[in-house]
Amino acid sequence: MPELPEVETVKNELSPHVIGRLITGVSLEWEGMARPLTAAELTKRLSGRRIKALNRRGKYLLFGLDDGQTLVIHLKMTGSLLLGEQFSVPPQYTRATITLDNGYGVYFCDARKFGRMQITEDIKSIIGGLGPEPLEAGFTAAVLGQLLSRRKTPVKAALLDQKLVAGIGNMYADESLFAAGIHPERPANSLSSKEIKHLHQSIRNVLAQAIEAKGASVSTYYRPGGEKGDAQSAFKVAHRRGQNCPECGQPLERICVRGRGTYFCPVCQPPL
DNA sequence: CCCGGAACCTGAAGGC
DNA sequence: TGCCTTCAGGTTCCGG
Repeated sequence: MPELPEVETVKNELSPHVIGRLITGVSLEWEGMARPLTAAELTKRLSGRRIKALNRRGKYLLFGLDDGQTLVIHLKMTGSLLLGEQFSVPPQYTRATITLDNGYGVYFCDARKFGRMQITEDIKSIIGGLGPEPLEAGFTAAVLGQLLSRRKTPVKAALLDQKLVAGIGNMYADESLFAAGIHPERPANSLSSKEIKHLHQSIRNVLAQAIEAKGASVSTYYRPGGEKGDAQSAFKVAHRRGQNCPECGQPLERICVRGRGTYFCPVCQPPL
């Protein structure tokens, strides 16, 4: 599942191959990829443009183009961007292909068809509502505390809300809460200032370590070169169904929070 | 504003 | 072996 560390890795590893390159062709193998635009409209607006910059905001990839437009890509659950020789056979589940003037193609592969490509002149209309970047200096424990204090929803549901903090998904929410010793169903506004500080530090540590490991390949996530990431090998609770807590040995539990599978240790993360 | 549930999608995994 | 059901989750939309 691409979350902040995975999208950051894609950005880092794609950048040297796409920045400064001319888009020589665009094809959509699945029409819905461009929604709400049509494939024809998206293709027309992308063709002949030069890529000036590649940035990440939350889980969005932002390709800055030479005419002021931005190509926005969201990988959602099962999407990946693979870099390959332009005339090779497209990888399985290729839904869109962008060809470049250096002989490479960027293949947007996505089994589930949740991923989207959009083009806009008004980037704020897409990312304007996102909360702070958790690894930037502005994301302090005080800011996190302020954001959580207004919510009584389970703290895990709050962490998954992109308007609160941008980039955290199901895996890293579970890992951060475990590292901080906080039960995922604790009301967000019930955390003590000590717990908020611990959670703040845990979020930053968990995300930074996952970026070091080039993201987590738990299902269909691949890096642009086709390699897997290794962040999942450091997971202590996420996706570890039926296993024991690596800290205390207690069997991990799985519950549903806001419709999301949630793993935690009932001993290390006691309920209120 | 806040909250929770459904919808979008289809491959993978498990049951019989 | 194969059919059928269930599960997975990022985001948006909708109703309360």
